[in-house]
Amino acid sequence: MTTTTAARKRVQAKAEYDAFLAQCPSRKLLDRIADKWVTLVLAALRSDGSHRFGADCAGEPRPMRYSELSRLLAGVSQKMLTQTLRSLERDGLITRTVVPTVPVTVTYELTDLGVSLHEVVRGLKGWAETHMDDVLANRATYDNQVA
Amino acid sequence: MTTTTAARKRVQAKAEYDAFLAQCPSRKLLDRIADKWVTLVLAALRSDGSHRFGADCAGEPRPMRYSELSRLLAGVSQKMLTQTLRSLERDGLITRTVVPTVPVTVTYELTDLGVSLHEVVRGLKGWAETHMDDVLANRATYDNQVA
DNA sequence: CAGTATCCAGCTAGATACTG
DNA sequence: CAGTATCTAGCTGGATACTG
Repeated sequence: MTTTTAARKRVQAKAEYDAFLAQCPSRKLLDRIADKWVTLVLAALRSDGSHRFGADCAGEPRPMRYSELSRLLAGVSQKMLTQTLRSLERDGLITRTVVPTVPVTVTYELTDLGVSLHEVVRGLKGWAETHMDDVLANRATYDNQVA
Repeated sequence: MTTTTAARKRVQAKAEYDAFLAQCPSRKLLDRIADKWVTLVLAALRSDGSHRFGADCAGEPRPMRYSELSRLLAGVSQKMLTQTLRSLERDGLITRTVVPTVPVTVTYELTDLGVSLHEVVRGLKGWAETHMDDVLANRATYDNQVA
């Protein structure tokens, strides 16, 4: 029964790793994926690139070029973008495809694993945008009470 | 119609803030919440404190003492824990309650806003634990191809 | 117990310059 | 176009010591 096996495997994985433990590798992985640039890159690769609002979380993962990403993630440095992309590629979350045109064309695209992570991190970007006003209000209140 | 108003307000908030933009405050907020310690603190305050596997994401938010959090988030320094708790308190995600016993007792508890963020970040911790093996395998493959 | 205060090593991330 | 390489300011976070 594949279903039972898959379910058991998932439970075992859950039991094997625990990010509450300092030495657990999943703690480090959590640190990697809980990152602003990771979140934005994944969101970008799922957007339609038009940068219309609500354009993220579109149906299909869309391949994007380095320069497109660079433009969409406003203000990101080349270093951070490259670093983030390499890290995501190494972890198997995105693929990097080089087309030998002149000049060379490089596209990045989400893998299935990358899509699965995007499902969870897209909530982060959305939450920040949706609750920005609440948080701002709470900060004002807090800072007033302190001062 | 409160429903329409609330819905419109949410749409406006979405349109108002966009984390893709460098100057947007939601970019900074995203940076704050996309954090390892934030994720673990929120997960802890939703766990039953027993640190049984799968104990996070329990039904009720549970108040926890500083020392309990310190023990559960293995390896966290006092500085980081305090810093994270203050930041979460300021943003209105948790409450801090001081009971004047001797010595003093301090408990932290999720607010409704905190619970709503936990809903999204608990996926991060779970994803890291569930897909750790996949990522490890992908890294091995990648490092082999490079070397 | 639940912090605060201070110091400092080291990493991060931006800026800048250069390249196949 | 899609990077790499280098330098550095400054921030992060750990260690340590002290307190109501």
